[in-house]
Amino acid sequence: MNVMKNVTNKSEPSNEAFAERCPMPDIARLIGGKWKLIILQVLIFQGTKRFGELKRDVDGITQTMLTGQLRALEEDGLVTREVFPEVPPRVEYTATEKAMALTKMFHAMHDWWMLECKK
Amino acid sequence: MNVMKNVTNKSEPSNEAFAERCPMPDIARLIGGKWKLIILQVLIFQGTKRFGELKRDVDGITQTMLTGQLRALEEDGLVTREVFPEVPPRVEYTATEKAMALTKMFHAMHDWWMLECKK
DNA sequence: CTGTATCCCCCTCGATACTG
DNA sequence: CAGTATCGAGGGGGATACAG
Repeated sequence: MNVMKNVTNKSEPSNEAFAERCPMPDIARLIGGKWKLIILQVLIFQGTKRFGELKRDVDGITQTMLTGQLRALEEDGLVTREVFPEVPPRVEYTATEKAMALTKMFHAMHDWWMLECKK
Repeated sequence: MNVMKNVTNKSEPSNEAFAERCPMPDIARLIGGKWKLIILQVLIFQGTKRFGELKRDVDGITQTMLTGQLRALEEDGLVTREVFPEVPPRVEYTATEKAMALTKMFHAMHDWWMLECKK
Protein backbone atom coordinates (compact mmCIF):
# COMPACT_ATOMS: atom_id res chain seq x y z
CA MET A 1 0.00 0.00 0.00
CA ASN A 2 2.33 2.67 -1.15
CA VAL A 3 5.21 3.29 -3.38
CA MET A 4 5.62 3.59 -7.05
CA LYS A 5 2.17 4.59 -7.97
CA ASN A 6 2.55 5.92 -11.47
CA VAL A 7 1.53 9.49 -11.39
CA THR A 8 -1.48 9.95 -13.53
CA ASN A 9 -2.60 8.04 -16.55
CA LYS A 10 -0.24 5.82 -18.44
CA SER A 11 0.04 3.71 -21.50
CA GLU A 12 1.26 0.89 -19.36
CA PRO A 13 -1.22 -1.15 -17.35
CA SER A 14 -1.44 -0.55 -13.64
CA ASN A 15 1.51 -2.08 -11.91
CA GLU A 16 -0.58 -3.69 -9.23
CA ALA A 17 -2.90 -5.16 -11.82
CA PHE A 18 0.04 -6.37 -13.81
CA ALA A 19 1.43 -8.26 -10.89
CA GLU A 20 -1.91 -9.79 -10.16
CA ARG A 21 -2.83 -10.77 -13.68
CA CYS A 22 0.46 -12.38 -14.64
CA PRO A 23 0.40 -15.53 -12.54
CA MET A 24 3.92 -16.89 -12.40
CA PRO A 25 2.92 -20.23 -10.89
CA ASP A 26 0.65 -20.93 -13.87
CA ILE A 27 3.35 -19.89 -16.29
CA ALA A 28 5.86 -22.05 -14.49
CA ARG A 29 3.60 -25.01 -14.96
CA LEU A 30 3.81 -24.51 -18.71
CA ILE A 31 7.42 -23.52 -19.28
CA GLY A 32 9.10 -24.03 -15.92
CA GLY A 33 11.44 -26.78 -14.84
CA LYS A 34 14.91 -27.66 -15.92
CA TRP A 35 14.37 -28.46 -19.58
CA LYS A 36 11.28 -26.92 -21.16
CA LEU A 37 12.72 -23.52 -22.03
CA ILE A 38 15.80 -25.13 -23.50
CA ILE A 39 13.75 -27.48 -25.67
CA LEU A 40 11.48 -24.66 -26.79
CA GLN A 41 14.46 -22.47 -27.55
CA VAL A 42 15.80 -25.07 -29.94
CA LEU A 43 12.46 -25.75 -31.63
CA ILE A 44 11.57 -22.06 -31.92
CA PHE A 45 14.87 -20.78 -33.26
CA GLN A 46 16.07 -23.78 -35.20
CA GLY A 47 12.78 -25.14 -36.45
CA THR A 48 11.42 -28.66 -36.64
CA LYS A 49 13.58 -31.40 -35.19
CA ARG A 50 13.32 -35.12 -34.90
CA PHE A 51 13.79 -36.85 -31.58
CA GLY A 52 17.43 -37.77 -32.03
CA GLU A 53 18.42 -34.30 -33.17
CA LEU A 54 16.70 -32.78 -30.18
CA LYS A 55 18.50 -35.14 -27.86
CA ARG A 56 21.80 -34.04 -29.35
CA ASP A 57 20.94 -30.35 -29.26
CA VAL A 58 19.65 -30.25 -25.69
CA ASP A 59 22.87 -30.82 -23.85
CA GLY A 60 22.81 -33.46 -21.17
CA ILE A 61 19.18 -34.49 -21.37
CA THR A 62 18.30 -38.17 -21.15
CA GLN A 63 15.85 -40.01 -23.38
CA THR A 64 13.46 -40.44 -20.51
CA MET A 65 13.37 -36.76 -19.65
CA LEU A 66 13.17 -35.63 -23.26
CA THR A 67 10.21 -37.89 -23.92
CA GLY A 68 8.44 -36.75 -20.78
CA GLN A 69 9.01 -33.06 -21.36
CA LEU A 70 7.91 -33.31 -24.98
CA ARG A 71 4.72 -35.07 -23.92
CA ALA A 72 3.98 -32.31 -21.41
CA LEU A 73 4.70 -29.58 -23.95
CA GLU A 74 2.49 -31.33 -26.46
CA GLU A 75 -0.32 -31.59 -23.95
CA ASP A 76 -0.06 -27.87 -23.27
CA GLY A 77 -0.22 -27.08 -26.97
CA LEU A 78 3.35 -25.85 -27.27
CA VAL A 79 4.71 -28.49 -29.62
CA THR A 80 3.23 -30.78 -32.23
CA ARG A 81 4.34 -34.35 -32.73
CA GLU A 82 4.29 -35.99 -36.12
CA VAL A 83 4.99 -39.68 -36.54
CA PHE A 84 6.12 -41.00 -39.89
CA PRO A 85 5.28 -44.66 -40.49
CA GLU A 86 8.72 -45.62 -41.64
CA VAL A 87 11.47 -48.03 -40.73
CA PRO A 88 13.39 -46.97 -38.83
CA PRO A 89 10.83 -44.79 -37.08
CA ARG A 90 10.93 -41.06 -37.54
CA VAL A 91 9.18 -38.57 -35.25
CA GLU A 92 9.33 -34.83 -35.73
CA TYR A 93 8.60 -32.11 -33.21
CA THR A 94 7.59 -28.58 -34.12
CA ALA A 95 6.90 -25.46 -32.07
CA THR A 96 3.27 -24.37 -32.34
CA GLU A 97 2.13 -20.80 -32.89
CA LYS A 98 1.51 -20.57 -29.18
CA ALA A 99 5.14 -21.47 -28.58
CA MET A 100 6.40 -19.20 -31.37
CA ALA A 101 4.68 -16.35 -29.54
CA LEU A 102 7.35 -16.79 -26.87
CA THR A 103 9.94 -15.41 -29.29
CA LYS A 104 9.65 -11.91 -27.86
CA MET A 105 10.21 -13.23 -24.36
CA PHE A 106 13.27 -15.16 -25.45
CA HIS A 107 14.70 -12.07 -27.07
CA ALA A 108 14.02 -10.01 -23.94
CA MET A 109 15.73 -12.69 -21.89
CA HIS A 110 18.63 -12.79 -24.31
CA ASP A 111 19.05 -9.02 -24.26
CA TRP A 112 18.95 -8.98 -20.48
CA TRP A 113 21.61 -11.64 -20.28
CA MET A 114 23.85 -9.85 -22.75
CA LEU A 115 23.48 -6.41 -21.20
CA GLU A 116 23.30 -7.18 -17.51
CA CYS A 117 24.96 -10.50 -16.87
CA LYS A 118 27.58 -11.21 -19.49
CA LYS A 119 29.84 -8.43 -18.32
CA MET B 1 25.20 -11.18 -34.62
CA ASN B 2 26.88 -12.99 -37.42
CA VAL B 3 24.98 -15.64 -39.23
CA MET B 4 25.43 -19.24 -40.00
CA LYS B 5 22.93 -21.00 -42.12
CA ASN B 6 19.86 -18.89 -41.94
CA VAL B 7 18.48 -20.04 -45.18
CA THR B 8 15.28 -21.90 -44.98
CA ASN B 9 13.33 -20.70 -42.00
CA LYS B 10 12.55 -18.00 -39.49
CA SER B 11 12.26 -14.33 -40.18
CA GLU B 12 13.95 -12.73 -37.20
CA PRO B 13 17.72 -12.52 -36.97
CA SER B 14 17.82 -15.68 -34.99
CA ASN B 15 20.00 -18.66 -35.53
CA GLU B 16 22.02 -21.29 -33.82
CA ALA B 17 24.34 -18.66 -32.43
CA PHE B 18 21.45 -17.11 -30.59
CA ALA B 19 20.61 -20.36 -28.92
CA GLU B 20 24.21 -20.88 -27.94
CA ARG B 21 24.76 -17.43 -26.55
CA CYS B 22 21.66 -17.35 -24.41
CA PRO B 23 22.46 -20.04 -21.85
CA MET B 24 19.25 -21.01 -20.15
CA PRO B 25 20.97 -23.01 -17.39
CA ASP B 26 22.91 -19.92 -16.32
CA ILE B 27 19.79 -17.80 -16.43
CA ALA B 28 17.91 -20.40 -14.43
CA ARG B 29 20.53 -20.20 -11.74
CA LEU B 30 19.78 -16.49 -11.34
CA ILE B 31 16.01 -16.35 -11.71
CA GLY B 32 14.90 -19.98 -11.75
CA GLY B 33 13.19 -21.98 -9.07
CA LYS B 34 9.78 -21.67 -7.53
CA TRP B 35 9.97 -18.21 -6.00
CA LYS B 36 12.55 -15.87 -7.52
CA LEU B 37 10.48 -14.56 -10.41
CA ILE B 38 7.52 -13.98 -8.12
CA ILE B 39 9.62 -12.05 -5.63
CA LEU B 40 11.24 -10.01 -8.37
CA GLN B 41 7.87 -9.31 -9.94
CA VAL B 42 6.66 -7.76 -6.71
CA LEU B 43 9.81 -5.74 -6.10
CA ILE B 44 10.06 -4.53 -9.68
CA PHE B 45 6.45 -3.50 -10.19
CA GLN B 46 5.48 -2.47 -6.70
CA GLY B 47 8.76 -1.02 -5.51
CA THR B 48 10.64 -1.36 -2.25
CA LYS B 49 9.13 -3.68 0.33
CA ARG B 50 10.01 -4.69 3.83
CA PHE B 51 10.28 -8.34 4.79
CA GLY B 52 6.82 -8.71 6.24
CA GLU B 53 5.14 -7.05 3.27
CA LEU B 54 6.98 -9.32 0.91
CA LYS B 55 5.91 -12.34 2.88
CA ARG B 56 2.29 -11.26 2.57
CA ASP B 57 2.55 -10.42 -1.12
CA VAL B 58 4.29 -13.61 -2.19
CA ASP B 59 1.48 -16.04 -1.65
CA GLY B 60 2.33 -19.18 0.24
CA ILE B 61 6.03 -18.59 0.83
CA THR B 62 7.53 -19.41 4.21
CA GLN B 63 9.89 -17.24 6.19
CA THR B 64 12.69 -19.71 5.63
CA MET B 65 12.31 -19.74 1.87
CA LEU B 66 11.83 -15.99 1.61
CA THR B 67 14.99 -15.33 3.55
CA GLY B 68 16.96 -17.83 1.51
CA GLN B 69 15.72 -16.60 -1.86
CA LEU B 70 16.35 -12.97 -0.90
CA ARG B 71 19.89 -13.85 0.14
CA ALA B 72 20.50 -15.55 -3.20
CA LEU B 73 19.02 -12.65 -5.15
CA GLU B 74 21.14 -10.24 -3.16
CA GLU B 75 24.26 -12.24 -3.84
CA ASP B 76 23.50 -12.16 -7.55
CA GLY B 77 23.05 -8.41 -7.49
CA LEU B 78 19.32 -8.46 -8.16
CA VAL B 79 18.10 -6.97 -4.89
CA THR B 80 19.57 -4.70 -2.26
CA ARG B 81 18.98 -5.14 1.44
CA GLU B 82 18.83 -2.21 3.81
CA VAL B 83 18.66 -2.70 7.55
CA PHE B 84 17.30 0.08 9.76
CA PRO B 85 18.63 -0.01 13.32
CA GLU B 86 15.25 0.33 14.97
CA VAL B 87 13.10 -1.55 17.41
CA PRO B 88 11.30 -3.45 16.17
CA PRO B 89 13.73 -4.22 13.36
CA ARG B 90 12.95 -3.01 9.86
CA VAL B 91 14.57 -4.41 6.72
CA GLU B 92 13.76 -3.19 3.24
CA TYR B 93 14.41 -4.92 -0.06
CA THR B 94 14.69 -3.13 -3.40
CA ALA B 95 15.16 -4.32 -6.95
CA THR B 96 18.50 -3.25 -8.42
CA GLU B 97 18.97 -1.78 -11.89
CA LYS B 98 20.03 -5.21 -13.04
CA ALA B 99 16.69 -6.57 -11.87
CA MET B 100 14.72 -3.62 -13.25
CA ALA B 101 16.21 -4.51 -16.63
CA LEU B 102 14.01 -7.59 -16.48
CA THR B 103 10.94 -5.42 -16.95
CA LYS B 104 10.88 -6.02 -20.70
CA MET B 105 10.97 -9.75 -20.14
CA PHE B 106 8.15 -9.60 -17.64
CA HIS B 107 6.03 -7.63 -20.07
CA ALA B 108 6.78 -10.11 -22.84
CA MET B 109 5.78 -12.91 -20.51
CA HIS B 110 2.66 -11.05 -19.49
CA ASP B 111 1.66 -10.40 -23.09
CA TRP B 112 2.22 -14.03 -24.00
CA TRP B 113 0.08 -15.19 -21.13
CA MET B 114 -2.73 -12.80 -22.02
CA LEU B 115 -2.72 -13.53 -25.72
CA GLU B 116 -1.94 -17.23 -25.86
CA CYS B 117 -2.97 -18.77 -22.58
CA LYS B 118 -5.74 -16.82 -20.95
CA LYS B 119 -8.22 -17.68 -23.65
C1' DC C 1 9.64 -7.84 13.09
C1' DT C 2 13.17 -10.35 10.95
C1' DG C 3 15.48 -13.58 10.96
C1' DT C 4 18.34 -18.87 12.20
C1' DA C 5 18.43 -23.67 13.10
C1' DT C 6 16.67 -28.29 12.34
C1' DC C 7 14.41 -31.97 10.54
C1' DC C 8 12.33 -34.32 6.78
C1' DC C 9 9.29 -35.15 2.90
C1' DC C 10 8.49 -35.42 -1.69
C1' DC C 11 9.14 -34.80 -6.38
C1' DT C 12 12.16 -33.92 -9.95
C1' DC C 13 15.54 -35.76 -12.34
C1' DG C 14 19.01 -39.43 -13.77
C1' DA C 15 20.78 -44.26 -14.88
C1' DT C 16 19.88 -48.44 -16.75
C1' DA C 17 17.58 -51.99 -19.17
C1' DC C 18 14.38 -53.46 -22.49
C1' DT C 19 11.10 -53.14 -26.92
C1' DG C 20 8.77 -52.39 -31.61
C1' DC D 1 15.40 -44.63 -34.12
C1' DA D 2 12.23 -43.64 -30.71
C1' DG D 3 10.48 -44.79 -27.35
C1' DT D 4 8.64 -47.34 -22.27
C1' DA D 5 9.53 -49.29 -17.60
C1' DT D 6 11.77 -49.21 -13.27
C1' DC D 7 14.38 -47.89 -9.53
C1' DG D 8 16.85 -44.79 -6.81
C1' DA D 9 19.34 -40.60 -5.27
C1' DG D 10 19.47 -35.73 -4.37
C1' DG D 11 18.02 -31.46 -3.20
C1' DG D 12 14.61 -28.02 -3.43
C1' DG D 13 11.21 -26.81 -0.61
C1' DG D 14 8.12 -26.98 3.82
C1' DA D 15 7.04 -27.10 8.98
C1' DT D 16 8.28 -25.93 13.29
C1' DA D 17 10.77 -24.01 17.04
C1' DC D 18 13.65 -20.61 18.70
C1' DA D 19 16.40 -16.04 18.97
C1' DG D 20 17.92 -10.93 18.74
